[in-house]
Amino acid sequence: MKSQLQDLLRAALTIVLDGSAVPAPADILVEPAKDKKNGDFATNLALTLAKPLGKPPRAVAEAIVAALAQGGIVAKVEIAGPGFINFFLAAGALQQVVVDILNAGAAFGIDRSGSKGKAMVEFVSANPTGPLHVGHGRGAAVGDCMARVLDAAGWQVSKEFYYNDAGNQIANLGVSVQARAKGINPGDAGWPEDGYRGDYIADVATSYLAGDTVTADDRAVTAKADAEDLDAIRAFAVAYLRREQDLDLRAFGVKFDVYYLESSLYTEGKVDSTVTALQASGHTYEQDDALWLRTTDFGDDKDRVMRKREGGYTYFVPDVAYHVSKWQRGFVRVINEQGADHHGTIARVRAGLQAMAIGIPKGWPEYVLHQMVTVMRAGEEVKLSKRAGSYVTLRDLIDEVGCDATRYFLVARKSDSQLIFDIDLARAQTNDNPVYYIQYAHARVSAVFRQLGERGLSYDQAAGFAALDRLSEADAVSLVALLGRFPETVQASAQNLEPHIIAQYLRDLAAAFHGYYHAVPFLIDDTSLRNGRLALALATQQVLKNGLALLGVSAPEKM
RNA sequence: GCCCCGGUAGCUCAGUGGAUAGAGCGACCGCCUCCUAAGCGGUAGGUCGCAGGUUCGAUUCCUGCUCGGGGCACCA
Repeated sequence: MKSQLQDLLRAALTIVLDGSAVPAPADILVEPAKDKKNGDFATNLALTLAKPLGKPPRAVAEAIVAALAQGGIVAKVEIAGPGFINFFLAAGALQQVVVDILNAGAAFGIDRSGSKGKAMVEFVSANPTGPLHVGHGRGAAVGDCMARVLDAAGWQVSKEFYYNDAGNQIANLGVSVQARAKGINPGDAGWPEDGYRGDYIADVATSYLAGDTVTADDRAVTAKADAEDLDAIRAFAVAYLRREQDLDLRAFGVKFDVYYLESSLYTEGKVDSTVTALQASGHTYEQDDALWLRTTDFGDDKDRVMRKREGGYTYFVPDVAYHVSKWQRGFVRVINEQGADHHGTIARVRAGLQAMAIGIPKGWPEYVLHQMVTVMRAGEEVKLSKRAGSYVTLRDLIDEVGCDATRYFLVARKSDSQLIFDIDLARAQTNDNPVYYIQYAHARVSAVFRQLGERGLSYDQAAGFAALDRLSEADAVSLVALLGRFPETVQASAQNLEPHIIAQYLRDLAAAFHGYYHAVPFLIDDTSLRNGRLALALATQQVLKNGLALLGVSAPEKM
């Protein structure tokens, strides 16, 4: 609809601008009018062209309108205010979207062609040193929705989880579990400094001593049950905690295509080859017995150490090697979803990749950073979890408010803003709760169709399509207009990496449907009108379903 | 000190270079002999943090300030 109007305007512009030196704008802004008085769509085109043309905006608008092709979907054009051009669509023009929706079904607004190329979303990437907390949950929800939205917008998407299975934190995990296995508890003499204190460490130790076998990421690890073998303890603890995280993610409806191990970067020589390439690039130097990368050549605020004085690489080197791998695997678009506390790493990773000089664009990879989550219950901040100690786990939330509500709440806000997660609101099974509100709209359509059957009536889609121009009530028109915006909403969400606008859209769509439901009865004697209204209801249900799928939230038939 | 994010209704948050800034919650007033009231309608509630600048037009873009959060390791 919008693009049809843009085409009309573009055609008109070739006439208006003929003979002038002013180029036609690349993009013509056409927006749905906020107020019905101003028609269905409006453009500010004349206002933007007034200055370059040196004419008053209203005169430009008049020239454009005079050049517009007559007829078609446009019934009336008006010039308003300082020079807005308002379009009033022909009766029934807007309603045609119902036909498109019901013909396309699950494919409406969704482009699964993958024609835009290979994209990767890396998210969660928690180190296996403990249970996932709310922050990881936000990352999981945002990352997973982003992957779904990109997939729906024509990208070929791979979801990846990167984890550190070596390094200091894992060493610390090993000694913490070992201490527990020897009966040493936090606070006791001999408890490792900075050891992980949560109760889950004791669970790992118990399982290790019992000789359990755990399977994680397609690898099975059997405990040696020997409290002296630190290597065995470490390997078991990593597998154990990875499995725990995986169970949580699965309960959250999140699955990954690839688990990438930091250790593999070393064993496969990727770290060494990256270091060699960086040295060859001429951007490295030795100082104070350490090897440095001159990341300041590429906009970082200070140079970074690659190889420490006492040997061994800093974390940043495998990070660069990892991203080289992503590039070499052919991902034209890579999105890293992380907590905002990691923002400092962005400049140096990009700098490292630029230094490689292997054709990686400057802004690659892209980052989506989410701000902190605060969990509230009964007006108080919730800080403690029995299992993990000092933070609220994702599992706590799923158990308490359910997967659907947790996902929705974590994704419904811009990731840029700090989020207050209100457990009481998320638990509420009332209209207070936007999740149920949207799901209820979907279930309501099913209820109408169940009633239709019980009354011995049937639905005739062809008759419904024929009656679409009779759906002229204000509530029907605003509902139909919203339905038509679903495809562009999906595209905008993917383009800007903003899954929250899908959540926002669905809330609006549900509201429009509930309004229509109350304003107009479906099961009426007028067969033609009944079929028309049912077609609209069915189309709404389809779009709700398509949209909820992008959020990973279920679309129940009955509530 | 430097870097990133935010400051919009009592609360939680959307939104936009334009025509009267929105939603939900909370408050108040209505609506079930009628397709699920997990719903609908209405009222009240705003100096869009402050000050400059750019613009025909700024809550939106720019600069400074201010408040809040996060980050500034030869840790990951």
